[in-house]
Amino acid sequence: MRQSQYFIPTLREAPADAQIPSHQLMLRAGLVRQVASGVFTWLPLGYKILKKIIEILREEMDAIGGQEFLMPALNPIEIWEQTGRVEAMGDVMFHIKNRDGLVLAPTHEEIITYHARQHIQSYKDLPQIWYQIQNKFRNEPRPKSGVLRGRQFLMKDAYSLDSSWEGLDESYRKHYEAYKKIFTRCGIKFFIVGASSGAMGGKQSEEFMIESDAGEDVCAISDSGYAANLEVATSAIEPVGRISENLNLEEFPTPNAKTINDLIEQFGLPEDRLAKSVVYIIDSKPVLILMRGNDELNETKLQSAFKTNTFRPAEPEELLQITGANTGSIGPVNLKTSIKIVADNLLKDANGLTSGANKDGFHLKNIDLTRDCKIDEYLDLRTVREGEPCIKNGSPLRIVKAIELGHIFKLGTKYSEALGARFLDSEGKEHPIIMGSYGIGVERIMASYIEQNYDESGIIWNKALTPFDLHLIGLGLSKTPEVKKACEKIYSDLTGLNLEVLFDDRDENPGVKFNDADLIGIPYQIIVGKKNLDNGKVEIKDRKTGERKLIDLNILKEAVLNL
RNA sequence: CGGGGCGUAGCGCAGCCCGGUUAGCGCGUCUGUUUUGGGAGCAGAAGGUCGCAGGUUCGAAUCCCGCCGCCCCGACCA
Repeated sequence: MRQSQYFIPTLREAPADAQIPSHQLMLRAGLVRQVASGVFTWLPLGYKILKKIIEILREEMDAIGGQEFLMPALNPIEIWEQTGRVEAMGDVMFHIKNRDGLVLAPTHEEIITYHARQHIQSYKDLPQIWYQIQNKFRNEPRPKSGVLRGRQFLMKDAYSLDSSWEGLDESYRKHYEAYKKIFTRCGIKFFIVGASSGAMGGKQSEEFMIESDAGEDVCAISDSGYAANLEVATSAIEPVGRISENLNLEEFPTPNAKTINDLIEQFGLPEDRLAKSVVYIIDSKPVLILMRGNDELNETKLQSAFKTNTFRPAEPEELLQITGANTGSIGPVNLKTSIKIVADNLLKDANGLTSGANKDGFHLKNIDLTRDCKIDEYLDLRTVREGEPCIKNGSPLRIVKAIELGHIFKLGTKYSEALGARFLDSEGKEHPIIMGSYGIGVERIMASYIEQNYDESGIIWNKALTPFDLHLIGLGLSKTPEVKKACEKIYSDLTGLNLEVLFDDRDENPGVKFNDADLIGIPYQIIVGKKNLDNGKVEIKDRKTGERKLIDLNILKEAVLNL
């Protein structure tokens, strides 16, 4: 490809709207242009890279027996109503204004299940792995970070159909392995975390992440290999336990202490003998939740423990009514009304605790949870903190931001039951198909790769994703016919070896060419200039290391093949 | 949706507070010329409904009102 004819609008400066490195570089290198918030055009060079990623996805999906579909973005709303997801998706789903009954699909469980219902009848038809690489539409409230969160984006979504739970385990495992291969082949440093399956339903889910400040998820990871989304992460931190001296309950005035920190500072109390009480209204019923000291309640954990997503913190008036006190003086003992009390596991059967007295301006000390109140249940409710020992081998946890590249789910029968996708087993009995769903954000792979592989000059592609194998750079072409002639020969020789070569044949200054080449980031640059050519040599520059080698023209082919 | 910021030439910005020539600057673009191993020099040129719509005023990029768009933080994120 001759660069003088190829549309690569590079930019000297990063547009002010782009904040993160990958977004800036994708704009500067001429890979994408933004059309609206969260909506992008892929320019030829960017699309070429995207197609390389898509090919890797195809190969690995095909390798586990996947069959590629192409499903429509326009979906009948009816089918979404049957699974209850019109409501569940809410504003995230785009609705068509001038054609009743159509929506833009944010994902494709419904359509997959629709086809399964049509044509899967027997256990003999199973298992199946169906996938596609297709544009998704989601009305994100706040698109951000370039292609990392868009309103229209490419997703590789796959769905497994099985006749048994063991079959689902196997399909899930195949995807897990395929995903590892995909990200490894793309050259991405990733980790896998256990995740919350949330409102998606199902019993198991894992996310494929890369560590990045540009990410929106937060994970706890340690050197032991432990990694979990903060929503579900746990640690091996010691429970508070019991102290031997079990004194009587004692009320004491704390007029200026509203927070746990106030108590620590004003009364010199140890944090792990303090119990913070919060009241939530869960499924319309008040529940007092006891946490150790400053531990943060994890709402995702609360959601799974109570198996509901209708909960909220109690309002101030409700607090007073329920407990008899305002924020800062609430505790498990002497509650005004009798309500359910749950406590975090760390507080299991603890004594010697201090908590609110349910009387404004007073706290109680020497609380014994086994003696002074009734804890209905101990649950894992806390959010782990930086530095806590990991449950695998005790090494300290790090809390990092992460970009979610892929997510795999064991769905179960939620969609097959809702849509009536059933099969007959070997005894002629009818069952709902057991499903899994597996997604990868295709553009996120590119942005994540760039986040991990750039320097001050630009992007650094690897062999798997690079848009061209080689960047041939001719210097002073219009003034030095011998350089031009040599470049033309090299171009045709290398192209003849089935290599993809981007030939910078533009009449530009060397500096412009070098800077563009470094910005675009093709792994190897072949630089042809008069001085070296007079000695029968050309230069090969390694983009990543910056290393330059002078190569005899007559062994250039071999040298290139050995790169 | 809450908070903050921004919208002036293809890109990056100044001007706005304190209204008043022909709205500037750098980069890029075009023409000519010189240059050709790290964004080169000289000379010339083109390019703007100052986001949109109302209002105040003799006069609005500038002041007021409404709307739209974009970015960031938060909420949200099957």
